[in-house]
Amino acid sequence: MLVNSPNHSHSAANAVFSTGVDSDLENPASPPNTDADPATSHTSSSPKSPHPDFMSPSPAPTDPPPEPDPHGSLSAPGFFDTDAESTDPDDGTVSTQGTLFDTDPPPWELAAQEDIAVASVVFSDAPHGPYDYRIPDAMREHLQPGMRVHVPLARRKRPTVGWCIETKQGSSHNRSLSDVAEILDDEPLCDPPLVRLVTWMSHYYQSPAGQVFDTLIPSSVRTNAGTRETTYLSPAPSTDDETVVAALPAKQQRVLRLLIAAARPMTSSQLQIHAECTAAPVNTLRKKGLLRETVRREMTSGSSTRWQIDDGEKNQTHDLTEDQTNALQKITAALDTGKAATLLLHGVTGSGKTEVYIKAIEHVVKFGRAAIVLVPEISLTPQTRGRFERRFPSVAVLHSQMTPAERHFQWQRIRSGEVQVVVGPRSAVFAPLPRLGLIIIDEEHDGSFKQDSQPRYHARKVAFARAQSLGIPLLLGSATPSLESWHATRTGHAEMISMPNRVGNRPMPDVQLVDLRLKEDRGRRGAISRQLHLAVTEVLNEKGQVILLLNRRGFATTIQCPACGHVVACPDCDMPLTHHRDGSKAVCHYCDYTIATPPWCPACKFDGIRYSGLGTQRLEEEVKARFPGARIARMDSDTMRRPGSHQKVLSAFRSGELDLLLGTQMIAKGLDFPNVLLVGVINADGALHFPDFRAAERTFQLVTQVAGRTGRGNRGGRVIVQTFSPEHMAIQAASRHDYYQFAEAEMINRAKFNYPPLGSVARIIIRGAIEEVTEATAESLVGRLEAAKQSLGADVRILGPAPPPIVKLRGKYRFHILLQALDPRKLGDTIRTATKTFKIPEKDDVQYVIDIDPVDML
DNA sequence: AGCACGCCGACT
DNA sequence: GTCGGCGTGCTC
Repeated sequence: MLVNSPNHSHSAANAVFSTGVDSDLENPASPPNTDADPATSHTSSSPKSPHPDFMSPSPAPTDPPPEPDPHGSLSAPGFFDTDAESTDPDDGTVSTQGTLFDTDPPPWELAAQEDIAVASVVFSDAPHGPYDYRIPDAMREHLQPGMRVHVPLARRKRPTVGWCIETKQGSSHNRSLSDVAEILDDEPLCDPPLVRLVTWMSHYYQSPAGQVFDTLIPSSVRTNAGTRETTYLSPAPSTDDETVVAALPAKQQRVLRLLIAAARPMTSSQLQIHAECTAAPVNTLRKKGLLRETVRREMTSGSSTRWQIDDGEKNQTHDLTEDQTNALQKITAALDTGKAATLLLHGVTGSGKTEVYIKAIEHVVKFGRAAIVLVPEISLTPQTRGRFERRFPSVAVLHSQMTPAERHFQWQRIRSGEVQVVVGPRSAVFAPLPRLGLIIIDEEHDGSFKQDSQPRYHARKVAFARAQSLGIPLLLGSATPSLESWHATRTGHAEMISMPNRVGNRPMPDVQLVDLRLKEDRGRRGAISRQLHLAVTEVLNEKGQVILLLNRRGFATTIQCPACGHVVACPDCDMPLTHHRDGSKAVCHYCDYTIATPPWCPACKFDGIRYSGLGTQRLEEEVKARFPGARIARMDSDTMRRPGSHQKVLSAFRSGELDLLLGTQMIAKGLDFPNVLLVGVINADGALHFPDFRAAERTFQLVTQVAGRTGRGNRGGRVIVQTFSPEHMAIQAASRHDYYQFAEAEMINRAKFNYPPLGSVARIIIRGAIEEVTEATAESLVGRLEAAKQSLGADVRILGPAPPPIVKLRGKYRFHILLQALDPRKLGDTIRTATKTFKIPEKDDVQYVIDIDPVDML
């Protein structure tokens, strides 16, 4: 069991903005970690370079300030040159400076080769490398990190595509290196800071660097989507000689003279049109060598990305509120220092954060720099994008419905430096802006910033890395900041900026809690209490609109007493136990603690304890039955499958064609409808007693965010929250719109078990077709982890294997292992060591994935 | 991922 | 005595 030992509490100050600078300095023996490639898909980058935690934030105020890094290195000061680079026995022993590029030297001289150019190359598919290749002389000037190359690999017949991550002088391999066969890119697809970001991500997320490259660079860019090679013709130098031209047949002469007169390169077809001829004379001229051919790659569909700007809002520059002015002043101050900084803009719903973002970007643009704005996936609405497009002449909006050609086009625009603002979801954090000056993350607490496929990165953390490396500010905005960000402000790693008031000083909506434990309405057995029913009826009569929030669907059925609200929880993890399918057991999804299902409530002895929440399927029917006249729409991931349906329902709601909107979390975010007079939360407990240490945080966010959907017009608004746990601190705090109360209280809970942000968590998911084999594999991996922990002397808590909330997915049985540590690097090292040589026989058909800083425990 | 090497059963 | 099973290991 992990204990919060005093000498670690400091180094653990910040888990998400992972630190560990100090603890690593305390422990110089911490191995440089020459990670090779385990058979599974987990590699890290270079076996030669240790990976100190590049992401170390500026130390806490008590620490000396970091050296500003003019080169934008991701490295924390003092990390390089310690115990790195000493693994190579040839280093420094022989220094033969002879140049032997022309001929292959005899094998016995290879060890002395110090002066050949070498490229370190990684691959998207296994084996992931990195492997070293000799760079032939002819390529020496050209090849740069961030370019793709063709190299021979293993005994493959065809050359393999790889990414060059580093070019360096001679490696002292004891055998001869293969040559780089070909360079595939004219320009690097990643500039050096982005290559460093790849290296860091690969290490931190334990994902092969080649796969990280594939994530950074859209496939449309890699395949040159929407472009075509066009051959341009211009007169060859020999045509300067008039006699040569005069000697040609008439048609050819006319074509050539026309081309000379035009004084610009033309394609064959252009030339044919101008000269009013067929391809024949042109081709003959080409054959005779009288035309110079230049091949250029051009966009074919390119600039068709003009969108009609919706005139819903005028280009009104509102006067800033006092809150906004203060916030902006702090942000511009940070921008003006020219240093990295993290700012947390905590602004209540409706406080006008977007206007602050825009003003901050204007400041950045004034100095010829550009900004990235990350927004949650679903909130990239035409309204959002319109706001930016109206205020800046050159905006690139990245969204999921873009065609590959468009995506490629936008990427090129961004890289060319013409774009001032990039607005997009998670992946926009990689936008290749050459002069990036600011990164903004709106709704920074949102779960969609975490990618749930490899590499399982969190855009907030990656943004932090990028900002640190470039020495630019990172601005996080939210009405309900993640505890990670909030904690960062408490430990001096981020600056808190508050906007406690709504624009126009509108009051926050009144939140009323309805205690479902009272046997009230028991006879009806409905999901909607009398209070909520009355409120809906009233609002509908007033021609107001209603939003009803359903809780997430029940993957896990927790055990809650309907009489007293008590939830049966694990003594070791504080997680609600989950009622097992076969009905007899209650299980902890973190550590596999199991008890027999209690027949009555352990707290109040009530014997009607039940195992599931309210049926959500029937809710729509119930609502329809209760409010027959109302025009109702339902929004959840089931009804919103088709792209655009989301938008359709929302605009119908906006225009007043709908009275009542029923939905899951997706309706909680970002909607701004002035006529919404009532928001009802059907059952807050579904989120609250979810087996996840972030359940309380999610509930607070959900209730606060959904409450913010009302009271936006002049008619005020109210919120009704139904719950079996009305006294729970998350619900209490949300009902009072008191973020600070929530954060302080929740930190105490997290501290009990060193959950983030006080410590780090990683999760390993093991899935396989046969339950027993899968579990056995998980067990043996735990054994490896325990051994690694021992050998590293790492203070890591290893839990499981346990069944995750989703036990079976796509026909595969699942188990997961949870790891916790105060020092994120100890966690990473333990997993790396354990998995390095961990191989699963192919016949077992078991795979595993590593999830660093998981946000979902499903 | 492929593709080789390597050590044990049914065949010309 | 060989041909071939796929278990194990390597790819710069």
